[in-house]
Amino acid sequence: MEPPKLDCKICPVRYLGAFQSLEPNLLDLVNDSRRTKLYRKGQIVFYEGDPAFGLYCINSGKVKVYKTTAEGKRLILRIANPGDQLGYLALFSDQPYSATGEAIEDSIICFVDRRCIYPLISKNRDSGLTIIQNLAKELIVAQERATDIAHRSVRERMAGLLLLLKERYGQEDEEGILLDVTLSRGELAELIGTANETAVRVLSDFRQENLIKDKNRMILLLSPLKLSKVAGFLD
Amino acid sequence: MEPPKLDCKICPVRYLGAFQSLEPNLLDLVNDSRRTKLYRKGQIVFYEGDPAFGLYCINSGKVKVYKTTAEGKRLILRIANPGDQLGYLALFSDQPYSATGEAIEDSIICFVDRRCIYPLISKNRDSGLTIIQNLAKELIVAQERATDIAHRSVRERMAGLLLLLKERYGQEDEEGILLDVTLSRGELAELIGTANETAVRVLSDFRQENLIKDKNRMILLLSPLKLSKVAGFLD
DNA sequence: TAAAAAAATTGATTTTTGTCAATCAGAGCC
DNA sequence: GGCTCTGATTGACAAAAATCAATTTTTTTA
Repeated sequence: MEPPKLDCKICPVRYLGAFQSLEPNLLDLVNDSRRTKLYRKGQIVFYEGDPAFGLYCINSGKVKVYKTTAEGKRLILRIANPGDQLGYLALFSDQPYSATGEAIEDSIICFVDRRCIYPLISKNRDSGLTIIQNLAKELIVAQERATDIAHRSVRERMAGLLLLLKERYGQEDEEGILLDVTLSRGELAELIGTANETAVRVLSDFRQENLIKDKNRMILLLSPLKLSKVAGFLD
Repeated sequence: MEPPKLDCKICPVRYLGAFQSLEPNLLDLVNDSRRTKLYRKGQIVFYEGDPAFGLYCINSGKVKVYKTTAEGKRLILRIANPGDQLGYLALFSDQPYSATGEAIEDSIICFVDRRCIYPLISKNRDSGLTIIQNLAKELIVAQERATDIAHRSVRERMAGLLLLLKERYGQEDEEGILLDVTLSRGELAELIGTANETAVRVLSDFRQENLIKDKNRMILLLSPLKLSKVAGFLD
């Protein structure tokens, strides 16, 4: 299938990401060297270890970014949404991709060559400071996450994950709050760094305790408050 | 005890850190607003959750930076050495300190007010790019660490830690490579995110397998190669 | 629609790690 | 030198999580 024709200048997701404050002429530069591609669910956008030639920008769909151990176990580092960029750590650090990007839905993704990105960073004082601020925040989150994985139980982490997903994907529903993402049990497991079966068991527990409920292929939170307690956020 | 008089311009550790490329007049600015203090081993430099008023720069000594969970368990995020800065994530992200800094040796540490730091970042294009690159690298390391903690055994992580310490503190010795740092067992445990006793047990195993040996209060690596295998770096 | 494939679930078991308690060893102090 | 205190060590046990296997459910494909 042919990917649709896109134009950065009128791209609705642009205002969500790093390109929002670009001057028109710089934006043209990005737009001209851009390649758009449709990735089917399950397709790999970039592989951990591969050299990085540019930046990806998600127009529609979702991409999971994960690291893989020697034994094939994964930790999902983030779920990237429309407007999000992918691969910037590799560009900034001048190293190969440190993780793999894989579409978890059919996704339309633009690729921008690195040679086109560098000028944007250095020409724009604001963007430099914004990038620093964003990286610092990401780093704080990553360190928090390492601490959680080291010292909190799977049960706590799963409760925390559901509440985190609520922030981004939560939608009011007559019975509670619906998480409007379809993630497999395996993906939920990989988001908290545990085994598939362990994640399933914890979710079964939550279901039995009336904390959650399945709805379509999604999870409905019946009591975010109780989940907060399980996660150890309250007391 | 009175801290010694220091001067950034002739500070030997300056060339190790972020201030190395500052123009003289900017350096004067830093120097003038600087406060130097001696921290005894065990003293806290800054607390997780406290508002951040500036940047710390280590002149001598060592500081461990760690996060603490609700139950009091810790994960040491890094060991900062002379020339290293502390507290920059809080400044960059404009948030309170996300971790605690504690001297693990008697340390002389300078404090520079935040108002004095901001101009340095924005006035200096190079420093901005360098900061971005360093943050990106730190982030990659942090994500790798989370993955390790999630999916590798304590034994593997401890072997990996010893090899990591070797990079920074390793010294040739007739019997092998001496790690020239004194870290308690508890600190080694907190560096890999496990319990004190578990760390002790793994180290006892390593000792029995002739992989390491105690020397003074330090660890001597008898066979880094075998340790690499244990860590899963080779096969 | 039926068959095949993939994902989810559950049970049984093993492995790993954490916790609690007791003892031991070394460093600093009087 | 003996004493005290902290940190290290070890043992016994409990808890958490991973693994392996089997079954069920759901989704995709032919």
